[in-house]
Amino acid sequence: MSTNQSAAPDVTRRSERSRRAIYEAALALVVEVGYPRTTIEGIASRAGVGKQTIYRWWPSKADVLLEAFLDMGEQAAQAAGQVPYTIPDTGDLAADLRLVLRATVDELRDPAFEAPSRALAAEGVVNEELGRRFVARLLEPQLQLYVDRLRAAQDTGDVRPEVDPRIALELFVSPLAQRWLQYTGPITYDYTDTLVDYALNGLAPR
Amino acid sequence: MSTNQSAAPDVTRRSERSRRAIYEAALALVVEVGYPRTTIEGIASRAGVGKQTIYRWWPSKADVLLEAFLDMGEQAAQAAGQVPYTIPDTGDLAADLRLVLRATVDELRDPAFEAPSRALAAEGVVNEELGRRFVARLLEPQLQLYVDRLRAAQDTGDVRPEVDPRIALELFVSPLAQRWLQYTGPITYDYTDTLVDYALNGLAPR
Amino acid sequence: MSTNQSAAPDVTRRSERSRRAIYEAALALVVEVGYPRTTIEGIASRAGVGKQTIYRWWPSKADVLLEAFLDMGEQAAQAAGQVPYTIPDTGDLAADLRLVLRATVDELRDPAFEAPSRALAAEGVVNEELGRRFVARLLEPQLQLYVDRLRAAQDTGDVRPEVDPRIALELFVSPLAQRWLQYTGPITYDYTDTLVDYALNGLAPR
Amino acid sequence: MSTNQSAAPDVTRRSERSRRAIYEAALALVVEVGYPRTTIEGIASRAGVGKQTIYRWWPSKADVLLEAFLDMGEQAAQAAGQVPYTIPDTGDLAADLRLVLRATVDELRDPAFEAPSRALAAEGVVNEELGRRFVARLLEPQLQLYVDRLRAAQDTGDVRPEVDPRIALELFVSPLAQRWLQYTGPITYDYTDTLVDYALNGLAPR
DNA sequence: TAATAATCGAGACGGTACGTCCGGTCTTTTC
DNA sequence: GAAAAGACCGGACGTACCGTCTCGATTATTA
Repeated sequence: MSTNQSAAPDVTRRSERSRRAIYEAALALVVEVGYPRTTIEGIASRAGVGKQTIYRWWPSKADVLLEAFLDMGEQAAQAAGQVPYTIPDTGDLAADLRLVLRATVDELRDPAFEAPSRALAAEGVVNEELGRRFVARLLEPQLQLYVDRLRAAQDTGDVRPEVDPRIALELFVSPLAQRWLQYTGPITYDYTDTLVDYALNGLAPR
Repeated sequence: MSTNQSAAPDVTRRSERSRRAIYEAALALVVEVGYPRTTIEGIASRAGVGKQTIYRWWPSKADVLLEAFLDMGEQAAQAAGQVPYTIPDTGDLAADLRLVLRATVDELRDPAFEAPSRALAAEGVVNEELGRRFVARLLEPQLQLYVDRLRAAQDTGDVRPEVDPRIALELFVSPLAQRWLQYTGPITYDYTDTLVDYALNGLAPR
Repeated sequence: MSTNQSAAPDVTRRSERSRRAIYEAALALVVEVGYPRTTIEGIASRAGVGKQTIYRWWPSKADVLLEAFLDMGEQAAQAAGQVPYTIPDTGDLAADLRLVLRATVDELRDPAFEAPSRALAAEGVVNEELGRRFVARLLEPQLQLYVDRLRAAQDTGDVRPEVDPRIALELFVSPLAQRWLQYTGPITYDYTDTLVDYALNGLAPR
Repeated sequence: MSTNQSAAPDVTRRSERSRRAIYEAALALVVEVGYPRTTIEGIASRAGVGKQTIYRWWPSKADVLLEAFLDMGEQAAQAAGQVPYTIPDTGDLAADLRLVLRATVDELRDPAFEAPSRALAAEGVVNEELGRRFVARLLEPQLQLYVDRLRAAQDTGDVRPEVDPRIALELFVSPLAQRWLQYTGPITYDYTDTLVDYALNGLAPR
């Protein structure tokens, strides 16, 4: 008699038009009014979509935003011609790291990026399950690039072989992350250059 | 967002009993049901207090919690006899840092501490004003202790004199912070010991 | 005072079940705890209904009660087989009027009728808009019956032809109304019989 | 230790200044914002008086207004030189009644009189205790004047001796009262003149 | 090509919490 | 000891969203 709400919906019939509209509405609202004032009803109304269409496909506001944000990244990547993303290896480790970190600094200042990623990070701090998903889908792939570059540096002898690259990368990345997340200090090229300087010394052979 | 503070209330007439009850209720609820399900109404009801008594003195749930958390810290400090808090200086910088970071690891695992500070951190990520207040009142005083200890280390020649201690401390502290905030990795004594090892190498004279 | 009626709700989708439950709850509460202590929240809770469902369809507590009361009248009328309501015409005007007024006396003493109609009358005294609606929907139809009967009496020569029946009826009805509304005197069959006696003399041909 | 709130306050120490200010504030507010939006806090604030000063001397908003209204009447009476109030007796009963009723029509239209007396009447409809007090203090004295005049008319043979004046007066007064209270019809000199005409016929000897 | 079935836009529904207002009590200080 | 001031607990106000639930109207297979 009644529709079984718990039965998984039929993905093949899903409206692509609605999905895109929801992504756009979610991202736009987070930028415009902030995450806490972004509501499911607001997203639905702005996307010209029924509320149920959101609840059918996502369990929460945060999940909508996470997918919207990932999609935005993929769109941007495709638009950019999308060389398989890596940290350059010019042979000069310090220079390579400085470059990547400077690029990250730029990204952290782009409002279209900042608003949703801050929202997701905040949600993740208090919601472990989502936090882990956020890390796995967004952060970890980025960090893996550092692991790769540092391993290459170990091969060339620029970094001590017994160093764990997964921990070592945090010396560069985490300070920047904390400054950004918690407003513990200004975020500048100078700052990230200094981080590379200090940290690399600790990793280099003695 | 904030209550109409028409004609600021008379602080001298404030009920100390209510203030304490509100702090306790807020902290208990955050631990028991989590921050998002902690409501002003819930705090008021648990504290046996009218809602207006909360709105009279605090502009938001986050502000209540911030003060409650600060108060908890002060209470704990007083109870502990309250040595003026510093990082020990045994002459062995690495050992001293390892000790403090291990203590921080312990603290991060105490639920009575973890729940409210996570909640405040999360709120701060998305609410810059509160974030800065959180840092100024809670984080920065802690970080200053590292600055002091590192400066002492510069005096004894254990750290290069041109190093900026405010940045250097982030090599130890931020990786731990990020792992905690974002679940990017396990938090253990081994891990913090390793951080001290890697980072100190970068700061030591060559 | 009234809810933001932005985009009037869709009447075809209205829940009949909720509407009935709200009527019953409103009437019951007015009888049980009195009008001033009858609250929208109380009605909603007793009816097992969200507050918004009340605010969506009625602008105020008084409007809920007015409709509930009208509905009660219609229900009662249907149950009673619903002879088209008129004042009897036995040829004896005095007897007919005495009968109707005695019936009104009975009605005014029925608590299920008294509580809500008193509440509505009181509200109407102080709120002209509602007062006029109360009169138009409830009182005026009753008064019209008197007009009809008095006109018939004019045809048979029992009442002077130049008398305005709309005013004449007030000689019978208003004294009773005022005694009821303002507790200015006891309400008995004797009293209404006396009214008919005094007033009819004034209307009869000299 | 604590002040006994239930002990009757010492009337000799009562502040006349506050009493007057409360009367004026209550009447002004009822005229300006209406009875339902007139609050004890509003009266206190406007009168420059503490809330407790009101609660000490009056049990409710309606009681404040009742006394304020009675006081207003007394003030007006004193100002008007105030011969002991009666209905004139020129020998022409109909003329005398027309005159008084026309004066009442004027009074009912004066906003300074209408707002508070409507408020009190409304409250009295739903609150029997106050209603009876309202009648005893305000209405009944007025009605007694009609009783007196009608008795005089019985002495001169203008009214049948077996007529009960307390009921007879309602033929003139109640229709006007109901029109005013319930907006059941326009209130004009013509109307009251007609009432006198119709009703007097019923009371006159046959 | 028509029947069938699921998604869709829309929005009413039972709820919960919001932030405000006011009722009536209590406490402090002033007169 | 009354009065001005106003904090306090309580509770209702009217609003905003939550997540669920119908309701036609598409829309896309399946018969």
